[in-house]
Amino acid sequence: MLDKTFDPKTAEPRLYEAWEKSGGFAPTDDPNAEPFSIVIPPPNVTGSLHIGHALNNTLQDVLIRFERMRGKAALWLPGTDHAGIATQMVVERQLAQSGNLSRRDLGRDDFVAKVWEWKAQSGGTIVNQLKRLGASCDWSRERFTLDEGLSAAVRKVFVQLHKQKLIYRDKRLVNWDPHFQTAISDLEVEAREVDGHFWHFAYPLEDGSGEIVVATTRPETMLADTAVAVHPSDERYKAVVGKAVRLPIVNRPIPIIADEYPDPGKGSGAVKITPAHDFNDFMVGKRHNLPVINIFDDFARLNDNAPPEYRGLDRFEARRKVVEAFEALGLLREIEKTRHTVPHGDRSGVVVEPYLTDQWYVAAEVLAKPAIKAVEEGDTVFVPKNWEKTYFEWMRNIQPWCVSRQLWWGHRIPAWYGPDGRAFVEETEAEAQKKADEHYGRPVALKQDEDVLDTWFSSGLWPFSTLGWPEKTSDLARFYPTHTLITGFDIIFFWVARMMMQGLHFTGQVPFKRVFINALVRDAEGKKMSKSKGNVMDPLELVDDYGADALRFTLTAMSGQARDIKLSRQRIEGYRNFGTKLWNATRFCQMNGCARAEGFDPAAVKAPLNRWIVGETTRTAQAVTAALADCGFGEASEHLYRFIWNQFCDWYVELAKPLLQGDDAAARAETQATAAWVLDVILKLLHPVMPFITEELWLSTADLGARRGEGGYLMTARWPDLPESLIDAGADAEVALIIAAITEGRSVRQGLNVPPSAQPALLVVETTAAQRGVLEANAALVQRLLRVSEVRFVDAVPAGAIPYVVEGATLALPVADFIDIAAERARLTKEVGSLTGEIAKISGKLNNADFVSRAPEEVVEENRERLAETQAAKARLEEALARLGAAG
RNA sequence: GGACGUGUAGCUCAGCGGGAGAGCACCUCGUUGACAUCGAGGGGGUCACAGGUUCAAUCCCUGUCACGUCCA
Repeated sequence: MLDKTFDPKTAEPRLYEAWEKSGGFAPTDDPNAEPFSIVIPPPNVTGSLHIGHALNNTLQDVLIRFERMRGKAALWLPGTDHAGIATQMVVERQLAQSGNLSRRDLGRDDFVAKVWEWKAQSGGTIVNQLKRLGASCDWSRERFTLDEGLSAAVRKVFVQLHKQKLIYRDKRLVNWDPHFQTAISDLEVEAREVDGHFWHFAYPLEDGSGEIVVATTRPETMLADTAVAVHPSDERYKAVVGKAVRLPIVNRPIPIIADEYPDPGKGSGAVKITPAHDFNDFMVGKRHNLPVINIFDDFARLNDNAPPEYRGLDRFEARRKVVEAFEALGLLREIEKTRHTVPHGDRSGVVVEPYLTDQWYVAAEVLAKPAIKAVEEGDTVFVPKNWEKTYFEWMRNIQPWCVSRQLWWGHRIPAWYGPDGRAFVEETEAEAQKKADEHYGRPVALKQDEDVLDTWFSSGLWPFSTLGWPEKTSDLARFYPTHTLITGFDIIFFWVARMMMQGLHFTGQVPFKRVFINALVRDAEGKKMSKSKGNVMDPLELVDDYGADALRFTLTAMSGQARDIKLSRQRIEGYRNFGTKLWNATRFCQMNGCARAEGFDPAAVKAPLNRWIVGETTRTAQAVTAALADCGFGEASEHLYRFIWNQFCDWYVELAKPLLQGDDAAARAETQATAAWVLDVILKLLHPVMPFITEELWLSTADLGARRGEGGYLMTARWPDLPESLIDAGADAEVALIIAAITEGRSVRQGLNVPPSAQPALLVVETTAAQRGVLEANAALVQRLLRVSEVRFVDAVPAGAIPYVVEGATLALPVADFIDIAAERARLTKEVGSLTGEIAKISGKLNNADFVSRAPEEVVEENRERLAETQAAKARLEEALARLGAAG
């Protein structure tokens, strides 16, 4: 006998271990099985599971469990990402906290060793957390982006792209993060709106004939100005173009140039030009061959190109000092408050500097072309489809991708430099040495590039590098392209786009056929959850409190397409209760001898109730299957919830009680067998979403009755495939009548405050012959559930009885003795009022000649029927009201 | 400034060209052995606003307002 409730705390670890031991997470060896593969979006190796991971991985697990049960060779390939900047940051912070040497003091090799130590220590955390969620990944295939195999793939890709001239070294302005002292890509820059100022500075003309006023939000950069620009059409400045101003503080003449860039309508119309420290100014400088003066070092402190008294100052100190100097010189014309966007490093949170450096770039604009085409032609589809627009938008405007990072944790760039700085890009140092020696005609010393690659460079290879590429492995042949990628829209650019580009370039095939973009879990204000905002919900705490199944069901149910999820504990609790409900329904069946019958055929059951539930089970199985096949996660859970709770528990179990506890042995046996069969189907259908509780129930009912065709675990049982022919419209109608008679009768009783203990008769007044038969046959049932003394067939509604209509049949409850006549009169009057309104509405339609002539025949007919029914119901209520008047 | 999305019951959301839905919350009643992590019943909404298309609009179109996200 089952306990009263499911205990996730003890059952979940036990079941997970059993699954893992069974080998069921690995794809079947059956060569005829259709492959279905998913690669996990690799979480940061040193990270821990947050609610977004919980959602993303729940959906992947739902899908993989579903397809596994459908008999496919289902592979969910797990792994982790080395997450360069994020991990290096964590370890550096740890070093600082424990009073160790800093990264630089430690040196590269020792520091990297420390990171590996940290990885060994905490790298298993997130994997174990995924297990607690129930994730059925094939752990035997687990990969890490810094694995030897994946690193080899990275080197191969880099070298090949270089040989194809799709990777090149270039000196240009990059986004420089002064906190980490590394370049970052455009995507890693976050524009934040902040309060700032416009400082209006006067630059005196060299010839003493006046001044030009320029405004800037970054006064310190004026030390590196090399021109002042005005628009060529700007009449105010026509005369001074070609002249020079004397740059204050620095005391250097710089030219006044004409360029399209300045907006004459903004401020004075004149703009200071600092090519080394502004992206727009850099372009202007290029057009006019202006000198590029860099005044910062890697930490964004002023270097020796600045006047002596500024050297070594932080950029913000320098800013204050420059403003003070202008004030002292009498050249500060105005300070204007402003709100403007300032680029910040997404990891460091500090203001990013445009900074002139040598970096490696990928010609993304070339790789993007096939990636755009593949989505245009439907080789890869986005679900929901709207996200294609986001993808296209970015891909069509893609910029060269800066892939070098001045970090230590990551894939070191496979480039070696000769004595004259010439780069030899090869997969191994030996190969580079060989090429270098050949080139120089003598043995030379090479020095490897100090930089590592952007983390996304290696994760862009994930769908094929994890399957063994560049080796031609059987996994690669079988599981690539992968089928579905499930991820968040926040990394469409970072990751999805890069996988598309690199996958197509190196394998000639799309990396996945379908991309499902899951919602973002947000807080109440619609903000992303983040640690710094302190608005996170810890999924593991939720698992502790409600069990993994409850959290999974909640996330699945709420994952409507293209939506934000606002998570609440109440909701999770509700789905925990749902699990308990199923648990107890199973317990009830167990207590009532429900057991699988040998050779049970759902098509052969006789009792209408059983035929009905077999049909409903079929409908549900079909709906859930269709939904899951289409990533309709919310829809699938909705069908499951309604069927299990509102049909199976609320009605089937209740209606089956007389059969299960009655004297008709044949009917009892059939009902026991049917219930057992339905439960088995329910467990299967619900398993992908709630794997633990369903598996526990599956195992604990394994010995009830005939053995299941499929032995072992529910996880690897066969998904139900039920034919339409199991649906019996006649049985549906019968059960619908019984349910309606009871529901409406209850409504009448309670609406009139008839005490629960009162047991009037149920009078059946007017029915079809078939309905009469149904009510006769199920009299005992109706007595029990409606709490009436008997079901009696009469010719007319007697005085003092309250009639009600279901499915066109008139029933009545003689409850005058129990009720408040005035309250009943009020109730009936209100009801008549609402019916009158409805009648007016419908007849309005039907009296409209256009409606009758133009609307489809069925719609018109439907309205006619509704009108007739509503009028009949109203007539009956008015009759009852009249009788009430007579009685009162 | 551009793109995308959202405005439906107190809250969270589903629905979608022809009778306004669910869960939670709320109110009333109820422990007949599956379940109080429960059961029964009930109240509650000019489906953001304004136009348009249509026999018919919460649903389609246009505009307005509000909010959100992303990209400049």
